[in-house]
Amino acid sequence: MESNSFYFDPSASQHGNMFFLGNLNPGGARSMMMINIEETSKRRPFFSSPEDLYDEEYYDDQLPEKKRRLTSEQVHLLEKSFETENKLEPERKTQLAKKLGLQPRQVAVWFQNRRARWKTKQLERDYDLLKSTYDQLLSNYDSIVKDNDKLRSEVTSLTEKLLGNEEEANNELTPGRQVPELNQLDPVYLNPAAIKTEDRLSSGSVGSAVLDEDAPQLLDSCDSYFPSLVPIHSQQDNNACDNDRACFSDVFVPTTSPSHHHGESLGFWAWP
DNA sequence: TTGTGTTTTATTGCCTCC
DNA sequence: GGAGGCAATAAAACACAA
Repeated sequence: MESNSFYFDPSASQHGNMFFLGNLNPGGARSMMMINIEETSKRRPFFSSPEDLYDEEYYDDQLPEKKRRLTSEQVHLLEKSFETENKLEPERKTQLAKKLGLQPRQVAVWFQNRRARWKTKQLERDYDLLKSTYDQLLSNYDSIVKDNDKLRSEVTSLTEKLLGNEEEANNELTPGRQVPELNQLDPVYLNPAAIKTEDRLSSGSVGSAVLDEDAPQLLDSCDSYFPSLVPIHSQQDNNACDNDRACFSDVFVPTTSPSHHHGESLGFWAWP
């Protein structure tokens, strides 16, 4: 905290023409003084020159001023300074204050508030990013569900066709020759979905994995529908499809890959 | 002009670090 | 224990619709 910064408490301190002024001491303790309002009725122009503003005597002589906005030039310089470094070392604070004609305390406060504003904006940006990622994920999920339905109905109709053909073929066979019942020999004809995942995998027929409606092993090729969230924009090498680790590889990549971590990823507070 | 919502400046209290 | 950071908050300044 800066010392010697006057504050004005209008709520509790006005007595006729007298104002109570608080003086913030380094330790935070306040000493009070009274100023005759008529003696100190000189008003500083809204925007003073930096030289005037930095003049200690000027401050000492003045009424406690109302809150005053910084000039656009002052703000511009502060913004530029903030861009280079968002924290303020004492030396830079003093230099800036001198340059801007402000109290060092004002510069410090400005940086403090500016950091708070930046943080709020960053939160908003993170929220937007998270939301758009979620929306994309949702739309991918929807399209996968549609594909799944489509493939399922294709399989059903093809199975029906196959069964019909087999029956036809049976009827055309030499009378007396025994033809095994297909649906007794191979469950795939009766219910293709009934094949266990391990069977499919061992026989190499992974393509029918979508058939097993109730089987959680449907997702065996993925660790999870919701791998740890790292937005795709930070991904350098989008080969997640190839290694079968991300169902929604065009949205997320697994956080297990350290090379995907960037400062702007969700949950990180990276200063500009 | 006035009421109201937003932004900016400043204060306070608490916390951490050295 | 002092310095500095942050969150919460107050209050002045500002913007703007009615």
